[in-house]
Amino acid sequence: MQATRATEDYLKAIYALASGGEVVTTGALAGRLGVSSPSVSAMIKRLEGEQLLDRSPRHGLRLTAVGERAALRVVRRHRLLETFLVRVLKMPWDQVHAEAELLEHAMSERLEERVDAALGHPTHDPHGDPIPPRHGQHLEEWGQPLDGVAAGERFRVERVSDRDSAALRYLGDLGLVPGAVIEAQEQAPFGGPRWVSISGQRHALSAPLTRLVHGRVEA
Amino acid sequence: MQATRATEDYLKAIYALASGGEVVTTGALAGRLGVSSPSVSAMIKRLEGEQLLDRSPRHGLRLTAVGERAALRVVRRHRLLETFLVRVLKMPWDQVHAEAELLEHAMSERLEERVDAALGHPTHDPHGDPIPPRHGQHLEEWGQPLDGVAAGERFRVERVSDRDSAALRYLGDLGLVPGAVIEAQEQAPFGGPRWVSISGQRHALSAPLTRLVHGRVEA
DNA sequence: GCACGCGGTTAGTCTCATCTACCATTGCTG
DNA sequence: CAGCAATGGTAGATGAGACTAACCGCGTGC
Repeated sequence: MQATRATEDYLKAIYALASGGEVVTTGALAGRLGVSSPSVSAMIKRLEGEQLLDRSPRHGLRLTAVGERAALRVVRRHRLLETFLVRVLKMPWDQVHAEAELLEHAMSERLEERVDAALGHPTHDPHGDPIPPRHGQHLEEWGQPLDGVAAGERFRVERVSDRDSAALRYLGDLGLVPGAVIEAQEQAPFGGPRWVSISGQRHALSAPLTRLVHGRVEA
Repeated sequence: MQATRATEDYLKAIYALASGGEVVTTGALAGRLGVSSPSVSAMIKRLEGEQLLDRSPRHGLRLTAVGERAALRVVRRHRLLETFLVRVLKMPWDQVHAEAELLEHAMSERLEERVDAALGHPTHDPHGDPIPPRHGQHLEEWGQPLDGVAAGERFRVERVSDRDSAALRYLGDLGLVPGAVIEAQEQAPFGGPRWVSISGQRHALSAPLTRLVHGRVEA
């Protein structure tokens, strides 16, 4: 395979959609990647030809074992880079996603190893996303979304989606970061805000925001 | 201008040839970039159209002021990256050139700033190449090549060309690194080796090797 | 039961960056 | 001064990756 930037982006997007439990369709990919659906059609054909992807009648598109390995390689680099940019270069956590999107395609295996070693082989990136190991199994565990948690529960934040930089910055300022333990409070009716308490401070979160935060209810 | 990877590589190569004192010709560019001369012809036309390059009857190709700024931006990133990879990630100095070639095209301005700051605004990369400042004048000073130094002179190494990784590794092992002060010794006749003394050890260097080392004769 | 809408594909084109094959200048050389 | 090598440019093709416009196929609403 020619691991070009475009193919890497497609594989990563397919992996992300599939691991999010969504059915991977042409349209969903086009939306996520910001390209037209004919472009996606053409690329799908190429990836199928290279045995990275196959199409099952009712489940839509699925990565082959080889395709998934290729996708995980990119995901690994992306998350290592995010971790590195935050920990070593002190970049704000809402900026590193965009940087990593660029750098992940220009990272040699050697550099990947160096970065991994310099960070002490981290298992999670700054947003709580698990970093796939170089060899072996990887599990993309999302936990429970905050918007479904009952009022009164203590909730431990594990992952915060990094796709919306502005939201991420806001959540970071509130202290809604992986590891934080918050208290879920009442849900205002008719699409109103969700109230939460973060280290004693009450905050109101819109529905889209709460859907970015995943974790688990504490005992 | 669309600063694509290819245009950046061409601008960098043109700058490198010109600052090395060579006349920049289609063929020289083709050789350096490893592409055919028609490809160079086509790219030259594009760069001329974008006012990055012009052609003077007897001096060959020359960068315009805008073109030179663009080239220096890439050179700056390249050398910052090399410095970073050596100082922070402890990569061997003979490997960082190849890595930086890839990464320099994927580096945002923000990241460039961070890296520059993290390194304390370095002025030279690990091979002794001066790092162009973000604003202001830049001088590409090469000093004197080692192969022209008279026997008996003390010679301070300032730059070692990073284009040949294997040679670089060898020179590094010998201690021929920027800052080293060596003693030039006799030149064996008929293309034989050049003898030098590095911290008391005598070594024989082939002519191609000596041409990679630049510096100045000490008082 | 038929039209309509929607998702996906086919067809055709564009740009970028490369190639091979061929042609034109120029200038050195016998 | 004729001729040939070098050097560069033109023409045409290719492959990646994208686009728009037009064309299915199929399920749903009326």
